[in-house]
Amino acid sequence: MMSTAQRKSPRGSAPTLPTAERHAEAFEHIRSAHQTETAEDYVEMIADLIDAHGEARLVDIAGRFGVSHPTAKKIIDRLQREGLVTSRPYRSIFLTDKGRSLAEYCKRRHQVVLAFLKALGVSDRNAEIDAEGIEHHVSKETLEAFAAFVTRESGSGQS
Amino acid sequence: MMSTAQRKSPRGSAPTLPTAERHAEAFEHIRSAHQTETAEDYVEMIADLIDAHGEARLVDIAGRFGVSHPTAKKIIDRLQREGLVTSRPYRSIFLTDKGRSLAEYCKRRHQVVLAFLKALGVSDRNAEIDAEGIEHHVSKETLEAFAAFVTRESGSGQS
DNA sequence: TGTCAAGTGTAGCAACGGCTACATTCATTG
DNA sequence: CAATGAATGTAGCCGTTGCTACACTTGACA
Ligand SMILES: [Mn+2]
Ligand SMILES: [Mn+2]
Ligand SMILES: [Mn+2]
Ligand SMILES: [Mn+2]
Repeated sequence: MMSTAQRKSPRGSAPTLPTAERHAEAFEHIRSAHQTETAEDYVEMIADLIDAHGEARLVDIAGRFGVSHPTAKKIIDRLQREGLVTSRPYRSIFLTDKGRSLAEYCKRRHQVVLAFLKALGVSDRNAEIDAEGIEHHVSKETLEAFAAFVTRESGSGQS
Repeated sequence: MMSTAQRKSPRGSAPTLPTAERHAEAFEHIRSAHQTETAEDYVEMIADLIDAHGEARLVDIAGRFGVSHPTAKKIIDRLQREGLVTSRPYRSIFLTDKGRSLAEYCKRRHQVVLAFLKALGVSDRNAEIDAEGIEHHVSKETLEAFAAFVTRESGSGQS
């Protein structure tokens, strides 16, 4: 109860505008997105691996992300603590129901963002790279706008 | 020199597809973006503050980001190590030439992304929040596609 | 059936970005 | 000019995500 009130600023520092709160809100979103995006990418990747060859091994997960296996291990351990995956020593990794449904949501979102960038005219290569980052910073409203654009373009589009 | 070659997989683990490298490349981009995005947001914010009231004080920077002042301090120290800002004890923070030019680039990029989301029909509030995250994950090609879309829409647009 | 390399586990290090608690400096103002 | 509170500095904690080095399991196959 002093953040919105104008500080008297005995020092030179300018009064804290409401600007500050508006900005701070956006950065809170960013920080929260960063906390969840690793989990999102991992469950999506695990689902892909299970889809592709029936199981998700630690070494393959690490390989896909381009990190060392201890790094992947620590993240898998955290996902297990959070109830997204199960894993037993020296066995492959499985998704819980919660993990699977998160993976499905992320996969759809990923595909919308990717299709959107391609529909905008971005090359496949850059679209793939950018989608991997953008997907985690897209609100429901923006995602719907992306989806609508894809539909519109491919509906009235070329060919 | 064994990553692209098909592993013989003495265990059950499936062969490492070229898929792995394609994906790993995208995630390398993400990790590198994460390393630079804090610096980008901070120099942009410092430039804004100097623009708005002539100087950038630590307390105002922390307030805009919604973090504690020791957190902001550590980041400012890192930016100084990296040659993006200068700061002396109990004084306000200044940008180096390098910092200023990074700030200008980031500001332009931020504005393009924001204008793009608004042009797509996203509400101001969500556009501001999403732009703050998306800006760091946009390739040159995608940024140009965004800019072209804004021009196109506002050229043939409503009003 | 044993061997042995691949896969997995674990220990320990670092940087980053959060925080709280407390010490210090500085400038307004009484 | 002294007091006082705001601003800044510092110490130390945490969790996350990187890494290397080394130990242990496992399963394919000789
Ligand atoms: Mn991603
Ligand atoms: Mn993804
Ligand atoms: Mn940003
Ligand atoms: Mn920005």
